[in-house]
Order: sequence, then C-alpha cells, then structure tokens
Amino acid sequence: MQKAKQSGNKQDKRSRRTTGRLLAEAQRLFAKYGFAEVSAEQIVAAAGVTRGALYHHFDGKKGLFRAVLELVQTEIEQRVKAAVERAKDPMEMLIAGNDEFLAACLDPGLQRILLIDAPAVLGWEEWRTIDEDHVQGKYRAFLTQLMAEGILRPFPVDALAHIISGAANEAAFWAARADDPEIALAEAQITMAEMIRSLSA
Amino acid sequence: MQKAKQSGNKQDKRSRRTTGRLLAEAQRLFAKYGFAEVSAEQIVAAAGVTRGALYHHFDGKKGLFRAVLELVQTEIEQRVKAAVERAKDPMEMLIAGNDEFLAACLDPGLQRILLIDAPAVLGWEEWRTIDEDHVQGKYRAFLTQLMAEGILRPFPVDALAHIISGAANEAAFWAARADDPEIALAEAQITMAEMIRSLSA
DNA sequence: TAGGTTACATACATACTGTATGTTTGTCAA
DNA sequence: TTGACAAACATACAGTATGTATGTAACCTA
Repeated sequence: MQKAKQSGNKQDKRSRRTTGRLLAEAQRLFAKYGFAEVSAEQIVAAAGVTRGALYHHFDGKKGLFRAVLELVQTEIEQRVKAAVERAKDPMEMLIAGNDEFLAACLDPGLQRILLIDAPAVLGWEEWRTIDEDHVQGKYRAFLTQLMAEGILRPFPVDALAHIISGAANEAAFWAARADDPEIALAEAQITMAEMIRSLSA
Repeated sequence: MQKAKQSGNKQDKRSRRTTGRLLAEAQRLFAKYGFAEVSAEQIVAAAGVTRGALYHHFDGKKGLFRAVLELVQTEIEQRVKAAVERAKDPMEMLIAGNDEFLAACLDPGLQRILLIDAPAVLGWEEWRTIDEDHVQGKYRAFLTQLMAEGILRPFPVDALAHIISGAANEAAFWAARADDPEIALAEAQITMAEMIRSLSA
C-alpha cells in the first residue's frame, strides 16, 4: 500500500485520488465523531467509494486511522519545526516549539485523533513510537542539548521529556475547552514557558 | 441501578454479588485487553452470568466501564488522600500527593482504563468531569492555597493544574514501560517534585 | 398467599468488520 | 495490436458484536 508515490500513469492517479479522498474524509469524520463512533461504511460513502477500496489501500479501519494520524503528526511537526527555526538560542527554540505545539493542538478534532483516540486505538506503545518520531523526540533532543550546555540543571532526560510533553498535551485539552481558548492558550504558553525556564541552572 | 446499597434481603445480596463479579471481571479484562478488544459476552461469561444481567444492572458496556472507572478513581483517591495526610506543610502535601499518584498509576492495566480508554470511551469532557472530582480538583485546590499563601509564585491556576496533572499522567505512562519501572518512578517523582518546587516564590 | 416486582436468561433484530470472490480498467511486452 | 497479467476497485458473504424485547423463576409484601 502506497508504494509508488509519484507517477503520471492513469492507475496511480486514480489511486492517489481515492486514497486522498479516503484520508480527507476519514480525518474529518474521526475528528468530528471519534474513531469508535464512525463506521468504515460512513467514511467510504463520504469518499464516494466502497469498503473494497479502503481494504485495498489500507489495512482496514485501523490502518486508515494510522495513516490519518501520520498525516496529522507530520503537519504538526512542520509547524513546530518552522517555529523552532525562527528562534535564536536553544532555550528559546524549546519554548517556541512548545508554544507552537500548543497552538497547533488547539483544535478539538485534532486532539480527538492525536491525543485521545490514537493511544486507545493503537495502544500506548505504538502511539509512543509514532509520537517519538514526530514530537517526543524533539523535546528530548532539546532538553539533552540544554543540559549538556549547562543551561538547564541536570535532570533525567527521558523523565523530563515525558513530563513536559504530557503537560503540553493536557494543557492543550484544557485550553481548547476553555471559555476563551485564545486566552487560555496564552496562559498555557506563558505558564509552561515559565515552568521550563525555572529549570534553568 | 445501584440504588439500595445495603440490605440484608436475599435479592440485594444477589444483586451485590452479581454487580461485584461483573465489576471485578470487567476491570480485569478491560485492564488486560482494553475496552474495545473485550466483548460484553466475555465479561459476563467470566462473571458467570449472561448479558441480561449486565443490561439489568448497568447501562450497557459503556455503563459498566463507567462504573469500573469510578471504582479505580476512588481507589486512587484514597491512596493519594492518605499520603497527603501524612505530610506536614502544604507544599509537602502537594508533592506527596503527586508522588503517590505516580506510584498508584504505575500499573499498565490501570493506566489503560484510567488514562487511555476512559477519554476515548466517554469523551474528554465526561472524563474530565469524573477526574475533576477525584484527582484534578485536588491539584487545583492545593495550587490555589499555595499561591494564596505566597509559597508559589502567581500562575493561572487552571492552566497550572492541568499542566501538572498532565505531566503526571504521561510520566506514569513512561515509568510503567521503562526497563526498571521502580527506578523510573523514582526519577519521575524527583523530577516532578523539583519542577514544582522551582515554581516557589 | 396472591400479586406485583426484581433479577436475571433467552431470543431476536441490527450493524459492523473482515475476507473471499468477482469485474472492470489499465499496463506492457511480444 | 493484442493478449495476458496486474491493479483498483465493487459485491457478496460469514462471523461477531451490541442493544432490545420478551420470557421466567425467585422473591418480597400486603
């Protein structure tokens, strides 16, 4: 599934159209109703195909969810990466990245896919593996660097990386449901930044 | 469902036996396989009844899950409460409570129910409402008090409460899967305690 | 002790998933 | 060009899950 990415021939074009529609509709419906509350039939109907197409391109409903998750993760990663590159020193990069992550996770539909359903559908271990590649690993890398440079006090890196990313996840949940999500987002960003800075040497 | 708690008559005794078994088997199976991977039939078979009994006492599979969750939450709450009462000053209470919460959440089965499946099955809002009563509310209360007394610097309380409890959740996940969970737990406890203390005035 | 109620079990209707099997369209080499 | 193989689906089917409707025996109570 999804091997030959680019190609001008007719079949690949058709495949890309179908997989693209399936992914788009799946993301929309998973975001709106949650994985368990939407049937494969609803998704393929919205995409204008049948379940045969789904099973041809993906490993069932879970496989489609996995693909959607990768898309969402990659998009967030891009946003965070761009924000990080705008910052100057390592500490600012960590905080800017965290700020952007919080902002990117402000959508409840995205949260539903990325933070709620993903661990339940795929299991924590698999979710962690995927998240490690896109988000978690970045936190760890920055923290390691900051500690090596003596900017942060020494901490167990793994523990701290999980603590901070977990804090960010839950902060995003809260901010998204707050009366004024924008204000809540700002509060979460400021509070987390202050918290991280408090770990300085 | 579950109105007349205590009573010596035969029917209530039978009810308590049935609900007790259902809750115990459900907790065991949900912990082991996750909500989605265990059928109501498996649970009732393990409990020695039929699905009729389940639907009589609970609001379906979700209702049974909700009841199990309440049990788990209450048990954790008790443990944390006991630990908090052993501490002396407010700051130590917060940290002791957090330490105990981390220790109590070290079991992957319990994590599966409490932290992974609960938000997915019930939705984040309902999960948050339940958690608020048992865990989240406590964090907020302590933080409010500590800030009022000038022990902690001023922060947006709601934001900070979610940040800290989210950090604890994810730290528990990580510790439970670490090579040596006991060591990881200690690292998580020490790191979180240090982090919280760093927020002092 | 009759009559209603409780605590289930059984039977049934429905829905969803996965797989096995067509069918059509496209590709490519002889 | 054409004939054979493969890709991209659609359709049909089987198994399993949930929820509900209904039946039944034990129990409680007036």
